[in-house]
Amino acid sequence: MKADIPLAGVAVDLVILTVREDTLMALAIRRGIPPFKGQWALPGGFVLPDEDLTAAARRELAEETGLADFRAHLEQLATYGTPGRDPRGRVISVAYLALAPDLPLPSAGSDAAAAQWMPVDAMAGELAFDHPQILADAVERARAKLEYTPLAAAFCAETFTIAELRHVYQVVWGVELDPRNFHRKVTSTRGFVIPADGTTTRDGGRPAQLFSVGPGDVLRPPLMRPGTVGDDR
Amino acid sequence: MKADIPLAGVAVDLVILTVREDTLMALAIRRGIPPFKGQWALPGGFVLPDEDLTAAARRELAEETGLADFRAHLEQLATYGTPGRDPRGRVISVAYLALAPDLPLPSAGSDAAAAQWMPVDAMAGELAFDHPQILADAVERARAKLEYTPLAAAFCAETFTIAELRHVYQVVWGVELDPRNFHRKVTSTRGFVIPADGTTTRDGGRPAQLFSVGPGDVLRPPLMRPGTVGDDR
DNA sequence: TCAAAAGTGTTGAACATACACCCATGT
DNA sequence: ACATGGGTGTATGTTCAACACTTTTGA
Repeated sequence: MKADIPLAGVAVDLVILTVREDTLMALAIRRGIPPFKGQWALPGGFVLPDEDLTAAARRELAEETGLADFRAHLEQLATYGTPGRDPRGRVISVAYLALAPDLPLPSAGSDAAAAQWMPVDAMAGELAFDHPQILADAVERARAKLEYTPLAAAFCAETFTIAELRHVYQVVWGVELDPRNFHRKVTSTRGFVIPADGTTTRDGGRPAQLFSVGPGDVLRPPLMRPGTVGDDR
Repeated sequence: MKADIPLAGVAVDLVILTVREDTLMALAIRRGIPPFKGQWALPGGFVLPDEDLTAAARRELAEETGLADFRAHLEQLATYGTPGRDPRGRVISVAYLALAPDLPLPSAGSDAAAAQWMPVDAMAGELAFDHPQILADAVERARAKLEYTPLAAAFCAETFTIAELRHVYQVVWGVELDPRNFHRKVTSTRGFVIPADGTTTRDGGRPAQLFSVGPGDVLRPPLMRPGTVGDDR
Protein backbone atom coordinates (compact mmCIF):
# COMPACT_ATOMS: atom_id res chain seq x y z
CA MET A 1 0.00 0.00 0.00
CA LYS A 2 1.29 3.39 -0.92
CA ALA A 3 2.30 5.53 1.99
CA ASP A 4 0.17 8.54 1.06
CA ILE A 5 -3.14 6.73 1.43
CA PRO A 6 -4.76 7.42 4.80
CA LEU A 7 -5.75 4.20 6.55
CA ALA A 8 -8.63 3.25 8.79
CA GLY A 9 -10.00 0.26 10.60
CA VAL A 10 -12.98 -1.38 8.92
CA ALA A 11 -15.70 -3.02 10.99
CA VAL A 12 -19.09 -4.54 10.33
CA ASP A 13 -21.98 -4.01 12.73
CA LEU A 14 -25.22 -5.95 12.58
CA VAL A 15 -28.78 -5.03 13.36
CA ILE A 16 -30.44 -8.41 13.70
CA LEU A 17 -34.20 -7.96 13.90
CA THR A 18 -36.79 -10.50 14.88
CA VAL A 19 -40.44 -10.56 15.90
CA ARG A 20 -40.79 -12.01 19.35
CA GLU A 21 -43.52 -11.70 21.96
CA ASP A 22 -45.55 -9.36 19.74
CA THR A 23 -42.61 -6.95 19.62
CA LEU A 24 -39.94 -5.98 17.13
CA MET A 25 -36.65 -6.83 18.79
CA ALA A 26 -32.97 -6.57 17.96
CA LEU A 27 -29.99 -8.46 19.28
CA ALA A 28 -27.80 -6.55 21.73
CA ILE A 29 -24.38 -7.58 23.01
CA ARG A 30 -22.91 -6.55 26.33
CA ARG A 31 -19.37 -5.56 25.52
CA GLY A 32 -16.69 -7.67 27.19
CA ILE A 33 -13.74 -5.52 26.16
CA PRO A 34 -13.00 -1.79 26.03
CA PRO A 35 -14.04 0.66 24.79
CA PHE A 36 -17.47 0.90 26.43
CA LYS A 37 -16.83 -2.36 28.33
CA GLY A 38 -19.97 -3.48 30.09
CA GLN A 39 -22.30 -1.39 27.95
CA TRP A 40 -24.70 -2.67 25.33
CA ALA A 41 -23.82 -2.47 21.65
CA LEU A 42 -24.76 -3.98 18.35
CA PRO A 43 -22.98 -7.21 17.45
CA GLY A 44 -20.05 -6.66 15.14
CA GLY A 45 -16.33 -6.80 14.70
CA PHE A 46 -13.44 -5.96 12.47
CA VAL A 47 -13.19 -7.23 8.93
CA LEU A 48 -10.29 -9.64 8.50
CA PRO A 49 -7.47 -8.62 6.13
CA ASP A 50 -8.63 -10.79 3.23
CA GLU A 51 -12.29 -11.08 4.04
CA ASP A 52 -15.14 -9.72 1.95
CA LEU A 53 -17.50 -7.34 3.73
CA THR A 54 -20.51 -9.58 3.25
CA ALA A 55 -18.52 -12.58 4.43
CA ALA A 56 -17.57 -10.70 7.58
CA ALA A 57 -21.21 -9.85 8.23
CA ARG A 58 -22.25 -13.45 7.69
CA ARG A 59 -19.51 -14.65 10.01
CA GLU A 60 -20.62 -12.27 12.78
CA LEU A 61 -24.23 -13.29 12.25
CA ALA A 62 -23.34 -16.94 12.63
CA GLU A 63 -21.16 -16.27 15.66
CA GLU A 64 -23.67 -14.16 17.53
CA THR A 65 -26.77 -16.18 16.82
CA GLY A 66 -25.05 -19.55 16.98
CA LEU A 67 -26.71 -20.24 13.69
CA ALA A 68 -24.51 -22.07 11.20
CA ASP A 69 -27.33 -23.01 8.86
CA PHE A 70 -28.99 -19.67 9.32
CA ARG A 71 -31.94 -18.92 7.11
CA ALA A 72 -32.04 -15.17 7.50
CA HIS A 73 -32.16 -12.23 5.19
CA LEU A 74 -28.96 -10.18 5.20
CA GLU A 75 -28.39 -6.92 3.35
CA GLN A 76 -26.02 -4.02 3.57
CA LEU A 77 -27.58 -1.05 5.33
CA ALA A 78 -25.17 1.90 5.26
CA THR A 79 -21.67 2.88 6.23
CA TYR A 80 -20.79 5.12 9.15
CA GLY A 81 -17.45 6.84 9.28
CA THR A 82 -17.67 10.11 11.16
CA PRO A 83 -14.27 10.90 12.68
CA GLY A 84 -14.34 10.29 16.41
CA ARG A 85 -17.17 7.75 16.34
CA ASP A 86 -14.76 5.16 17.80
CA PRO A 87 -12.31 6.20 20.55
CA ARG A 88 -9.74 3.73 19.24
CA GLY A 89 -9.14 5.88 16.16
CA ARG A 90 -10.52 6.15 12.67
CA VAL A 91 -12.93 3.26 12.25
CA ILE A 92 -15.33 2.89 9.34
CA SER A 93 -18.30 0.68 10.13
CA VAL A 94 -20.31 -1.02 7.41
CA ALA A 95 -23.69 -1.78 8.95
CA TYR A 96 -25.77 -4.75 7.87
CA LEU A 97 -29.43 -5.45 8.43
CA ALA A 98 -30.52 -9.02 9.18
CA LEU A 99 -34.09 -10.26 9.49
CA ALA A 100 -34.42 -13.55 11.31
CA PRO A 101 -37.23 -15.79 12.50
CA ASP A 102 -37.83 -16.13 16.23
CA LEU A 103 -34.66 -17.99 17.17
CA PRO A 104 -33.85 -19.88 20.33
CA LEU A 105 -31.62 -17.97 22.73
CA PRO A 106 -28.45 -16.59 21.23
CA SER A 107 -25.17 -17.86 22.56
CA ALA A 108 -22.66 -15.33 23.81
CA GLY A 109 -19.90 -14.64 21.33
CA SER A 110 -16.22 -14.63 21.99
CA ASP A 111 -15.85 -10.97 22.99
CA ALA A 112 -19.30 -10.66 24.52
CA ALA A 113 -20.23 -11.24 28.12
CA ALA A 114 -23.90 -11.54 27.26
CA ALA A 115 -26.30 -11.30 24.36
CA GLN A 116 -30.04 -10.77 24.45
CA TRP A 117 -33.03 -9.67 22.45
CA MET A 118 -34.26 -6.19 23.32
CA PRO A 119 -37.31 -4.31 22.05
CA VAL A 120 -36.10 -1.79 19.51
CA ASP A 121 -38.17 0.97 21.12
CA ALA A 122 -36.38 0.54 24.45
CA MET A 123 -32.93 -0.01 23.01
CA ALA A 124 -31.73 3.33 21.66
CA GLY A 125 -30.89 4.76 25.08
CA GLU A 126 -28.73 1.78 25.97
CA LEU A 127 -26.37 1.52 23.04
CA ALA A 128 -22.74 2.65 22.85
CA PHE A 129 -20.95 4.28 19.90
CA ASP A 130 -23.28 5.69 17.26
CA HIS A 131 -25.30 2.50 17.39
CA PRO A 132 -28.56 4.25 18.27
CA GLN A 133 -28.40 5.95 14.89
CA ILE A 134 -27.57 2.70 13.11
CA LEU A 135 -30.47 0.97 14.86
CA ALA A 136 -32.86 3.75 13.90
CA ASP A 137 -31.77 3.60 10.27
CA ALA A 138 -32.15 -0.18 10.27
CA VAL A 139 -35.67 -0.11 11.68
CA GLU A 140 -36.67 2.55 9.20
CA ARG A 141 -35.27 0.48 6.35
CA ALA A 142 -37.03 -2.67 7.55
CA ARG A 143 -40.36 -0.88 7.88
CA ALA A 144 -40.00 0.60 4.42
CA LYS A 145 -39.01 -2.65 2.75
CA LEU A 146 -42.04 -4.49 4.04
CA GLU A 147 -44.06 -2.11 1.93
CA TYR A 148 -42.59 -2.93 -1.43
CA THR A 149 -40.90 -6.32 -1.02
CA PRO A 150 -42.06 -9.76 0.14
CA LEU A 151 -39.46 -9.58 2.88
CA ALA A 152 -41.82 -10.09 5.81
CA ALA A 153 -41.51 -13.84 5.37
CA ALA A 154 -37.88 -13.57 6.50
CA PHE A 155 -39.29 -13.13 10.02
CA CYS A 156 -41.23 -16.41 9.72
CA ALA A 157 -40.24 -20.04 9.91
CA GLU A 158 -39.66 -22.13 6.80
CA THR A 159 -43.39 -22.58 6.41
CA PHE A 160 -45.96 -20.23 7.87
CA THR A 161 -49.61 -19.33 7.82
CA ILE A 162 -51.02 -16.16 6.34
CA ALA A 163 -51.98 -15.09 9.85
CA GLU A 164 -48.38 -15.43 11.01
CA LEU A 165 -47.24 -13.33 8.08
CA ARG A 166 -49.88 -10.74 8.89
CA HIS A 167 -48.69 -10.70 12.47
CA VAL A 168 -45.25 -9.63 11.27
CA TYR A 169 -46.68 -6.61 9.49
CA GLN A 170 -48.80 -5.70 12.47
CA VAL A 171 -45.89 -5.81 14.89
CA VAL A 172 -43.36 -4.07 12.66
CA TRP A 173 -45.74 -1.32 11.62
CA GLY A 174 -47.78 -1.16 14.81
CA VAL A 175 -51.07 -1.29 12.93
CA GLU A 176 -54.07 -3.59 12.69
CA LEU A 177 -54.72 -5.25 9.35
CA ASP A 178 -57.96 -6.82 8.22
CA PRO A 179 -57.31 -10.59 8.21
CA ARG A 180 -59.58 -11.19 5.23
CA ASN A 181 -58.29 -8.48 2.96
CA PHE A 182 -54.73 -9.32 3.93
CA HIS A 183 -55.29 -12.94 3.05
CA ARG A 184 -56.66 -12.06 -0.34
CA LYS A 185 -53.93 -9.57 -1.16
CA VAL A 186 -51.08 -11.87 -0.24
CA THR A 187 -52.42 -15.00 -1.87
CA SER A 188 -53.46 -13.23 -5.05
CA THR A 189 -50.05 -11.63 -5.62
CA ARG A 190 -48.25 -14.12 -7.81
CA GLY A 191 -44.93 -15.21 -6.32
CA PHE A 192 -45.40 -13.57 -2.94
CA VAL A 193 -46.10 -16.86 -1.17
CA ILE A 194 -46.60 -20.35 -2.54
CA PRO A 195 -48.73 -23.04 -0.88
CA ALA A 196 -46.75 -25.68 0.98
CA ASP A 197 -47.87 -29.16 1.94
CA GLY A 198 -50.10 -29.47 4.95
CA THR A 199 -52.09 -27.33 7.32
CA THR A 200 -51.73 -26.37 10.96
CA THR A 201 -53.99 -25.49 13.84
CA ARG A 202 -51.23 -23.95 15.94
CA ASP A 203 -53.04 -20.61 15.79
CA GLY A 204 -56.34 -22.18 16.94
CA GLY A 205 -59.56 -22.41 15.01
CA ARG A 206 -59.92 -23.83 11.57
CA PRO A 207 -56.74 -25.39 10.13
CA ALA A 208 -54.71 -22.92 8.13
CA GLN A 209 -52.91 -23.63 4.89
CA LEU A 210 -49.13 -23.49 5.20
CA PHE A 211 -47.09 -21.40 2.78
CA SER A 212 -43.46 -20.81 1.96
CA VAL A 213 -41.66 -18.06 0.06
CA GLY A 214 -41.53 -18.47 -3.66
CA PRO A 215 -38.22 -19.12 -5.40
CA GLY A 216 -38.46 -16.26 -7.84
CA ASP A 217 -39.01 -12.57 -7.46
CA VAL A 218 -42.34 -10.88 -7.15
CA LEU A 219 -43.04 -8.77 -10.20
CA ARG A 220 -44.82 -5.95 -8.45
CA PRO A 221 -45.25 -6.56 -4.73
CA PRO A 222 -48.38 -5.47 -2.88
CA LEU A 223 -47.83 -2.22 -1.04
CA MET A 224 -49.64 -3.05 2.16
CA ARG A 225 -49.81 -0.01 4.35
CA PRO A 226 -51.96 0.92 7.32
CA GLY A 227 -55.60 0.38 6.47
CA THR A 228 -57.94 -1.42 8.65
CA VAL A 229 -59.15 -1.17 12.19
CA GLY A 230 -62.77 -2.19 12.50
CA ASP A 231 -64.28 -5.63 12.34
CA ASP A 232 -67.76 -7.06 12.41
CA ARG A 233 -67.44 -9.53 15.25
CA MET B 1 -4.82 2.80 16.97
CA LYS B 2 -4.27 -0.64 18.40
CA ALA B 3 -1.90 -2.81 16.45
CA ASP B 4 -4.25 -5.77 16.06
CA ILE B 5 -6.82 -3.90 13.98
CA PRO B 6 -6.45 -4.59 10.26
CA LEU B 7 -6.30 -1.37 8.27
CA ALA B 8 -7.54 -0.37 4.87
CA GLY B 9 -7.70 2.64 2.61
CA VAL B 10 -11.08 4.34 2.48
CA ALA B 11 -12.27 6.02 -0.70
CA VAL B 12 -15.46 7.60 -1.93
CA ASP B 13 -16.66 7.12 -5.49
CA LEU B 14 -19.45 9.11 -7.06
CA VAL B 15 -22.07 8.26 -9.60
CA ILE B 16 -23.23 11.68 -10.76
CA LEU B 17 -26.33 11.31 -12.90
CA THR B 18 -27.94 13.90 -15.09
CA VAL B 19 -30.49 14.03 -17.89
CA ARG B 20 -28.91 15.48 -21.01
CA GLU B 21 -29.87 15.23 -24.66
CA ASP B 22 -32.82 12.95 -23.88
CA THR B 23 -30.46 10.47 -22.22
CA LEU B 24 -29.54 9.45 -18.71
CA MET B 25 -25.85 10.20 -18.36
CA ALA B 26 -23.17 9.87 -15.71
CA LEU B 27 -19.90 11.69 -15.25
CA ALA B 28 -16.78 9.71 -16.17
CA ILE B 29 -13.18 10.67 -15.48
CA ARG B 30 -10.21 9.59 -17.52
CA ARG B 31 -7.66 8.52 -14.97
CA GLY B 32 -4.47 10.58 -14.97
CA ILE B 33 -2.56 8.39 -12.52
CA PRO B 34 -2.06 4.64 -12.06
CA PRO B 35 -3.64 2.24 -11.58
CA PHE B 36 -5.71 2.05 -14.78
CA LYS B 37 -4.09 5.26 -16.02
CA GLY B 38 -5.79 6.44 -19.18
CA GLN B 39 -8.95 4.41 -18.59
CA TRP B 40 -12.34 5.75 -17.63
CA ALA B 41 -13.54 5.55 -14.06
CA LEU B 42 -16.05 7.10 -11.73
CA PRO B 43 -14.95 10.29 -10.02
CA GLY B 44 -13.70 9.70 -6.51
CA GLY B 45 -10.78 9.80 -4.16
CA PHE B 46 -9.51 8.90 -0.75
CA VAL B 47 -11.14 10.18 2.39
CA LEU B 48 -8.85 12.54 4.30
CA PRO B 49 -7.74 11.48 7.79
CA ASP B 50 -10.20 13.69 9.66
CA GLU B 51 -12.90 14.04 7.04
CA ASP B 52 -16.44 12.75 7.29
CA LEU B 53 -17.55 10.40 4.53
CA THR B 54 -20.31 12.70 3.36
CA ALA B 55 -17.92 15.66 3.42
CA ALA B 56 -15.49 13.75 1.23
CA ALA B 57 -18.27 12.95 -1.22
CA ARG B 58 -19.35 16.58 -1.30
CA ARG B 59 -15.78 17.70 -1.82
CA GLU B 60 -15.32 15.35 -4.76
CA LEU B 61 -18.63 16.43 -6.22
CA ALA B 62 -17.60 20.07 -6.05
CA GLU B 63 -14.15 19.33 -7.47
CA GLU B 64 -15.33 17.27 -10.40
CA THR B 65 -18.31 19.34 -11.43
CA GLY B 66 -16.69 22.67 -10.63
CA LEU B 67 -19.83 23.42 -8.73
CA ALA B 68 -19.23 25.22 -5.47
CA ASP B 69 -22.85 26.25 -4.95
CA PHE B 70 -24.08 22.91 -6.17
CA ARG B 71 -27.76 22.23 -5.85
CA ALA B 72 -27.71 18.50 -6.29
CA HIS B 73 -29.11 15.56 -4.41
CA LEU B 74 -26.43 13.46 -2.74
CA GLU B 75 -26.99 10.21 -0.90
CA GLN B 76 -24.93 7.25 0.14
CA LEU B 77 -25.39 4.30 -2.17
CA ALA B 78 -23.45 1.31 -0.86
CA THR B 79 -19.97 0.25 0.16
CA TYR B 80 -17.73 -2.02 -1.88
CA GLY B 81 -14.86 -3.81 -0.23
CA THR B 82 -14.11 -7.08 -1.96
CA PRO B 83 -10.44 -7.94 -1.46
CA GLY B 84 -8.51 -7.33 -4.66
CA ARG B 85 -10.89 -4.76 -6.09
CA ASP B 86 -8.04 -2.23 -6.06
CA PRO B 87 -4.53 -3.32 -7.09
CA ARG B 88 -2.98 -0.90 -4.61
CA GLY B 89 -4.13 -3.04 -1.70
CA ARG B 90 -7.15 -3.26 0.54
CA VAL B 91 -9.38 -0.33 -0.35
CA ILE B 92 -12.94 0.11 0.85
CA SER B 93 -15.00 2.37 -1.36
CA VAL B 94 -18.11 4.11 -0.12
CA ALA B 95 -20.15 4.93 -3.20
CA TYR B 96 -22.44 7.96 -3.36
CA LEU B 97 -25.23 8.72 -5.76
CA ALA B 98 -25.68 12.30 -6.94
CA LEU B 99 -28.52 13.61 -9.09
CA ALA B 100 -27.75 16.89 -10.79
CA PRO B 101 -29.46 19.20 -13.26
CA ASP B 102 -27.97 19.53 -16.72
CA LEU B 103 -24.76 21.32 -15.83
CA PRO B 104 -22.35 23.19 -18.07
CA LEU B 105 -19.23 21.21 -18.94
CA PRO B 106 -17.37 19.74 -16.01
CA SER B 107 -13.87 20.95 -15.38
CA ALA B 108 -11.11 18.39 -15.14
CA GLY B 109 -10.11 17.62 -11.58
CA SER B 110 -6.62 17.51 -10.18
CA ASP B 111 -5.89 13.84 -10.87
CA ALA B 112 -8.01 13.58 -14.00
CA ALA B 113 -6.88 14.19 -17.57
CA ALA B 114 -10.45 14.56 -18.78
CA ALA B 115 -14.03 14.40 -17.59
CA GLN B 116 -17.15 13.97 -19.64
CA TRP B 117 -20.78 12.94 -19.54
CA MET B 118 -21.44 9.47 -20.94
CA PRO B 119 -24.74 7.68 -21.50
CA VAL B 120 -25.11 5.15 -18.73
CA ASP B 121 -26.07 2.43 -21.20
CA ALA B 122 -22.79 2.78 -23.07
CA MET B 123 -20.61 3.26 -20.03
CA ALA B 124 -20.38 -0.09 -18.28
CA GLY B 125 -17.90 -1.55 -20.74
CA GLU B 126 -15.52 1.38 -20.33
CA LEU B 127 -15.06 1.61 -16.59
CA ALA B 128 -12.11 0.42 -14.53
CA PHE B 129 -12.16 -1.24 -11.08
CA ASP B 130 -15.59 -2.61 -10.08
CA HIS B 131 -17.15 0.65 -11.23
CA PRO B 132 -19.51 -1.04 -13.73
CA GLN B 133 -21.19 -2.72 -10.78
CA ILE B 134 -21.36 0.52 -8.82
CA LEU B 135 -22.86 2.30 -11.81
CA ALA B 136 -25.46 -0.43 -12.29
CA ASP B 137 -26.44 -0.27 -8.61
CA ALA B 138 -26.68 3.51 -8.81
CA VAL B 139 -28.92 3.51 -11.86
CA GLU B 140 -31.15 0.87 -10.31
CA ARG B 141 -31.42 2.94 -7.13
CA ALA B 142 -32.21 6.11 -9.06
CA ARG B 143 -34.91 4.41 -11.13
CA ALA B 144 -36.46 2.93 -8.02
CA LYS B 145 -36.43 6.17 -6.04
CA LEU B 146 -38.28 8.07 -8.73
CA GLU B 147 -41.16 5.74 -8.05
CA TYR B 148 -41.68 6.55 -4.42
CA THR B 149 -39.97 9.89 -3.81
CA PRO B 150 -40.26 13.36 -5.38
CA LEU B 151 -36.59 13.11 -6.34
CA ALA B 152 -37.03 13.66 -10.07
CA ALA B 153 -36.91 17.40 -9.50
CA ALA B 154 -33.25 17.03 -8.53
CA PHE B 155 -32.57 16.60 -12.26
CA CYS B 156 -34.27 19.93 -13.02
CA ALA B 157 -33.21 23.53 -12.60
CA GLU B 158 -34.29 25.62 -9.63
CA THR B 159 -37.67 26.17 -11.25
CA PHE B 160 -39.12 23.89 -13.90
CA THR B 161 -42.28 23.12 -15.80
CA ILE B 162 -44.35 20.00 -15.34
CA ALA B 163 -43.33 18.94 -18.84
CA GLU B 164 -39.66 19.15 -17.89
CA LEU B 165 -40.32 17.04 -14.83
CA ARG B 166 -42.19 14.52 -16.95
CA HIS B 167 -39.29 14.44 -19.35
CA VAL B 168 -37.04 13.26 -16.51
CA TYR B 169 -39.28 10.30 -15.80
CA GLN B 170 -39.52 9.42 -19.47
CA VAL B 171 -35.77 9.44 -19.96
CA VAL B 172 -34.85 7.65 -16.75
CA TRP B 173 -37.49 4.96 -17.17
CA GLY B 174 -37.57 4.85 -20.94
CA VAL B 175 -41.35 5.09 -21.09
CA GLU B 176 -43.94 7.48 -22.47
CA LEU B 177 -46.23 9.18 -19.97
CA ASP B 178 -49.50 10.90 -20.73
CA PRO B 179 -48.84 14.64 -20.32
CA ARG B 180 -52.31 15.37 -19.02
CA ASN B 181 -52.54 12.64 -16.44
CA PHE B 182 -48.99 13.30 -15.34
CA HIS B 183 -49.79 16.95 -14.85
CA ARG B 184 -52.79 16.16 -12.70
CA LYS B 185 -50.99 13.56 -10.62
CA VAL B 186 -48.03 15.75 -9.84
CA THR B 187 -49.93 18.93 -9.12
CA SER B 188 -52.57 17.21 -7.02
CA THR B 189 -50.04 15.48 -4.75
CA ARG B 190 -49.60 17.93 -1.92
CA GLY B 191 -45.97 18.91 -1.40
CA PHE B 192 -44.63 17.27 -4.54
CA VAL B 193 -44.17 20.58 -6.35
CA ILE B 194 -45.20 24.09 -5.42
CA PRO B 195 -46.03 26.84 -7.92
CA ALA B 196 -43.29 29.41 -8.41
CA ASP B 197 -43.62 32.90 -9.76
CA GLY B 198 -43.86 33.29 -13.49
CA THR B 199 -44.33 31.20 -16.57
CA THR B 200 -42.12 30.21 -19.47
CA THR B 201 -42.51 29.42 -23.14
CA ARG B 202 -39.10 27.75 -23.47
CA ASP B 203 -40.83 24.49 -24.36
CA GLY B 204 -42.94 26.21 -27.04
CA GLY B 205 -46.70 26.53 -27.14
CA ARG B 206 -48.79 28.00 -24.38
CA PRO B 207 -46.82 29.46 -21.47
CA ALA B 208 -46.25 26.90 -18.75
CA GLN B 209 -46.46 27.53 -15.03
CA LEU B 210 -43.12 27.27 -13.27
CA PHE B 211 -42.76 25.12 -10.17
CA SER B 212 -40.15 24.43 -7.54
CA VAL B 213 -39.72 21.65 -5.03
CA GLY B 214 -41.60 22.07 -1.79
CA PRO B 215 -39.72 22.63 1.45
CA GLY B 216 -41.32 19.77 3.36
CA ASP B 217 -41.68 16.09 2.71
CA VAL B 218 -44.37 14.51 0.64
CA LEU B 219 -46.65 12.41 2.76
CA ARG B 220 -47.25 9.62 0.29
CA PRO B 221 -45.64 10.25 -3.07
CA PRO B 222 -47.36 9.23 -6.29
CA LEU B 223 -45.93 5.96 -7.57
CA MET B 224 -45.78 6.85 -11.20
CA ARG B 225 -44.87 3.78 -13.20
CA PRO B 226 -45.20 2.87 -16.88
CA GLY B 227 -48.64 3.70 -18.11
CA THR B 228 -49.47 5.52 -21.19
CA VAL B 229 -48.64 5.35 -24.85
CA GLY B 230 -51.54 6.52 -26.95
CA ASP B 231 -52.74 10.03 -27.57
CA ASP B 232 -55.50 11.66 -29.57
CA ARG B 233 -53.54 14.17 -31.61
C1' DT C 1 -72.70 -26.46 21.11
C1' DC C 2 -69.83 -22.73 21.23
C1' DA C 3 -65.62 -20.02 20.51
C1' DA C 4 -62.06 -19.00 17.45
C1' DA C 5 -59.67 -18.54 13.46
C1' DA C 6 -59.60 -19.55 8.11
C1' DG C 7 -61.21 -18.26 4.01
C1' DT C 8 -64.85 -16.41 0.20
C1' DG C 9 -68.38 -12.98 -1.66
C1' DT C 10 -70.03 -8.52 -2.34
C1' DT C 11 -70.49 -3.59 -2.43
C1' DG C 12 -69.53 1.31 -2.62
C1' DA C 13 -65.69 4.55 -2.80
C1' DA C 14 -61.30 6.01 -4.43
C1' DC C 15 -58.20 6.08 -7.99
C1' DA C 16 -56.10 5.50 -12.63
C1' DT C 17 -56.23 5.50 -17.60
C1' DA C 18 -57.67 7.16 -21.87
C1' DC C 19 -59.06 10.69 -24.48
C1' DA C 20 -62.18 15.01 -25.93
C1' DC C 21 -61.59 19.49 -25.59
C1' DC C 22 -60.26 24.39 -24.62
C1' DC C 23 -56.32 27.90 -23.71
C1' DA C 24 -52.37 30.89 -24.75
C1' DT C 25 -48.50 31.69 -26.97
C1' DG C 26 -44.77 32.05 -31.33
C1' DT C 27 -44.47 32.33 -36.21
C1' DA D 1 -54.44 31.43 -39.24
C1' DC D 2 -52.28 27.57 -37.51
C1' DA D 3 -49.01 24.70 -35.16
C1' DT D 4 -47.45 23.61 -30.55
C1' DG D 5 -47.56 22.49 -26.17
C1' DG D 6 -50.26 23.71 -21.42
C1' DG D 7 -53.98 22.51 -18.78
C1' DT D 8 -59.12 20.87 -17.51
C1' DG D 9 -63.19 17.79 -17.83
C1' DT D 10 -65.04 13.33 -17.86
C1' DA D 11 -66.19 8.34 -18.74
C1' DT D 12 -64.79 3.73 -17.97
C1' DG D 13 -62.24 0.20 -15.67
C1' DT D 14 -59.54 -1.43 -11.78
C1' DT D 15 -58.25 -1.64 -7.11
C1' DC D 16 -59.27 -1.36 -2.25
C1' DA D 17 -61.52 -1.03 2.40
C1' DA D 18 -65.26 -2.71 4.86
C1' DC D 19 -67.90 -6.22 6.37
C1' DA D 20 -71.55 -10.32 5.89
C1' DC D 21 -71.11 -14.93 5.73
C1' DT D 22 -69.57 -19.93 5.44
C1' DT D 23 -65.98 -23.49 6.84
C1' DT D 24 -63.37 -26.31 10.03
C1' DT D 25 -61.23 -27.23 13.87
C1' DG D 26 -60.56 -27.64 19.60
C1' DA D 27 -62.75 -27.59 23.96
